[in-house]
Amino acid sequence: MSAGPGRARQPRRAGGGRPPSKASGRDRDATESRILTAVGEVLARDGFAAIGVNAIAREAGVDKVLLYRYFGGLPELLRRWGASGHFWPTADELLGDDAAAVQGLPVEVRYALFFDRFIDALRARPLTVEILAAEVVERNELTAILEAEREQWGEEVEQRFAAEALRSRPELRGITLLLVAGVQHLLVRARTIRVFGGVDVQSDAGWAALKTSVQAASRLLFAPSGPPSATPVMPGSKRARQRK
Amino acid sequence: MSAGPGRARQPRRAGGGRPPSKASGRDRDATESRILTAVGEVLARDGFAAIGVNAIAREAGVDKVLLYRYFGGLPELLRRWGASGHFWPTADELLGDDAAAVQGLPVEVRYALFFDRFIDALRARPLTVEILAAEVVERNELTAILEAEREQWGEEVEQRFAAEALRSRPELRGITLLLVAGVQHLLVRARTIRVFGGVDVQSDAGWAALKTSVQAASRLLFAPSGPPSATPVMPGSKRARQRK
DNA sequence: GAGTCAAGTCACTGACTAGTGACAAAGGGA
DNA sequence: TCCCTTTGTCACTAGTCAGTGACTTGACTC
Repeated sequence: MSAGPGRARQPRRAGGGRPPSKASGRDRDATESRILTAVGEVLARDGFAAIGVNAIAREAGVDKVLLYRYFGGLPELLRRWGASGHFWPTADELLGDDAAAVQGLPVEVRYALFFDRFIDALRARPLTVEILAAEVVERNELTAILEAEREQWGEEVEQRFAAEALRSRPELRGITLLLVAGVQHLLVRARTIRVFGGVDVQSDAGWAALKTSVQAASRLLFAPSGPPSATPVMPGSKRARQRK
Repeated sequence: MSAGPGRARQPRRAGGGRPPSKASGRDRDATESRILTAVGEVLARDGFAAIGVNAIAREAGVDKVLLYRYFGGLPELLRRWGASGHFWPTADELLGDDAAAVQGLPVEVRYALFFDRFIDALRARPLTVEILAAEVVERNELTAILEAEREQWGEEVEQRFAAEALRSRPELRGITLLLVAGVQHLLVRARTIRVFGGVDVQSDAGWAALKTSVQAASRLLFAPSGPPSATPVMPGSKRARQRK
């Protein structure tokens, strides 16, 4: 399906002279963006299983043949859609406005803070959660893209939040991974169930309890075994680029 | 779909007089069990998305009309199938033969031991993992049954493994939940991806690393804040059993 | 042997899917 | 004005799905 019909992108209204204008139909750019928008809407409303050429075309109010003409097919369309949105919170977003202050926090506080903001960020992105769920059942161009993006994201976040935390306690890498995976799992499950292990994963209160637990654990995990005070952490190490 | 055709179960070869015998086809019991078996086979081979009347009937080498006659339809068939197998490791299985010895272990050892055996038990049940994955995308009679079963299982296991662990550190309930969810997530993801956060989730080595990390964390979480020594490792006898 | 009922087979409907070929209309360039 | 490209519409093929009606065949009972 490499050089399918309609894939070769036409000159597209040369230059920037004419305004796209025209609401009288007959506007490729507008149609394309309607199609791209429809992808997200179908996905959010009906889930990944419902994603198909017909459903998207119907949602966009467009003939499906245009979908083939402009995108060559569903895979390419999904790829374009996936590349257009930011589905993962950036490290900067997680750090917040006070990035410098965060860097100066004690390890155990910063570690817990990461999970705190990670949870909030994902809870605010239902579409991302939907995609996480979709990745569970099938692997396609879209999910492959997002997986790569996420692995990269993981490395960056680890650098910014937990670099020396994991350097001081490398044996806790696995736990961190399990916790991140656990958050994702609970988010995904929360789409269909309310209670997981006795915790209401659909309510703010349930998640607040989980966050509190993470804070407590973080304190225990990173507390110095010696004197229970003074947790000297040296921010801004250079070994940032080390992992891959 | 309550009283569909074929649902009313016929007298079924009254009493126990005649042996079912007959390999010449024409044996309802045999056909039913072939259909039930086929459910698991299709599920294991092609995943939940492929589960359908046609696929199951094809796999069983049976006309699909029998599926309607004997089970009334797909939902009821899945329900019957789900009720027929044990998809979750029992608490006894996790405790192993030496249940009494496990009960006598220090909290932090027993806590890690639970995850150790939990991981092994689920890794040995690909069908269960497949169902876990299916639950992510859809909720039906089958998944509802298994969810209820699992919640109950969770309570029992908590009693047997971590009752006083969580009593001594109730704030760690959330962490435990997240870890359990994390294990499930990684298992489910391992069906399609190889690496999650830098760990090879398809290899024994990757899981061994995760287990080690859980052990280390368990020691930190449950260690008495006083003397940092006296951290007994798992008894040697257990070690043999633990890796598959 | 006749009657009866269940087991199993066949053929079909209707709805949905992905994908394609042919056509009508808008609009710009010559 | 004519032509040609592009946008959009329509109708169709081919395949899969769930579900059903009507049939044949086997086996047991009377």
